Amino acid sequence: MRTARRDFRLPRAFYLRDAATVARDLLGHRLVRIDRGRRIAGLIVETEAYLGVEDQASHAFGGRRTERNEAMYALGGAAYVFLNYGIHHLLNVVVARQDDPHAVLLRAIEPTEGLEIMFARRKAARVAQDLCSGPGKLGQAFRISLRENGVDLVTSARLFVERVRDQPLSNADVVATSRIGVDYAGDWANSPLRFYLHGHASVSRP
DNA sequence: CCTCTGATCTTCT
DNA sequence: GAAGATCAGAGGG
Repeated sequence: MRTARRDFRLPRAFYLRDAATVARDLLGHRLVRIDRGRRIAGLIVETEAYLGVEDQASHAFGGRRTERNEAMYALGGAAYVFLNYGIHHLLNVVVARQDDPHAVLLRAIEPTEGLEIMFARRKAARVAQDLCSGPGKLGQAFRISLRENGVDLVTSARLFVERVRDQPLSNADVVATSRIGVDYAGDWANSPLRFYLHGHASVSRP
């Protein structure tokens, strides 16, 4: 006999916390994308927290509010997708209350479902760990585009996060470091706001 | 192993 | 006009 097992989507309350807590807590849970009726999924293994208007590395620093970053001001649980370097679509999970622009960048995923679709999409990938080991790569593998910008992960049928574990991660499983590519951000460049699962093959820069 | 660079679009100066 | 929450390919050691 097998235990009846259901996959529960992370609820609204999960996202209504501070960005560093959510960034750490998202590790090990499953990002799911339904695209053209096909399911693509993987475990979140690397994240970065961006802490609203005070954080010099954040797109919302100083209260900046433009057409591009408008989704950062949505209620926690929304997706914030932006085009980086004119080429890559980066996926963030918005957290905290509405009009408080905190977010968590998803930087790497361990693919678990739909690998053949990802390989077809990511020509340069030779092995599974090449598919989503970076924020631009996972955007490509999961076919994230600006159409997903503002989508609510709590209610959407095509993009959401499923609960995988019930217990908190132990400190030994999580590494916290400074964020990648934010050297311009003064003291914020050194804050330990990047989190990844210790020793995981799909992490972008262990 | 490493460093360098092109690609390409939004925002701010 | 410049820089950016990046990636891949080329070239050198």
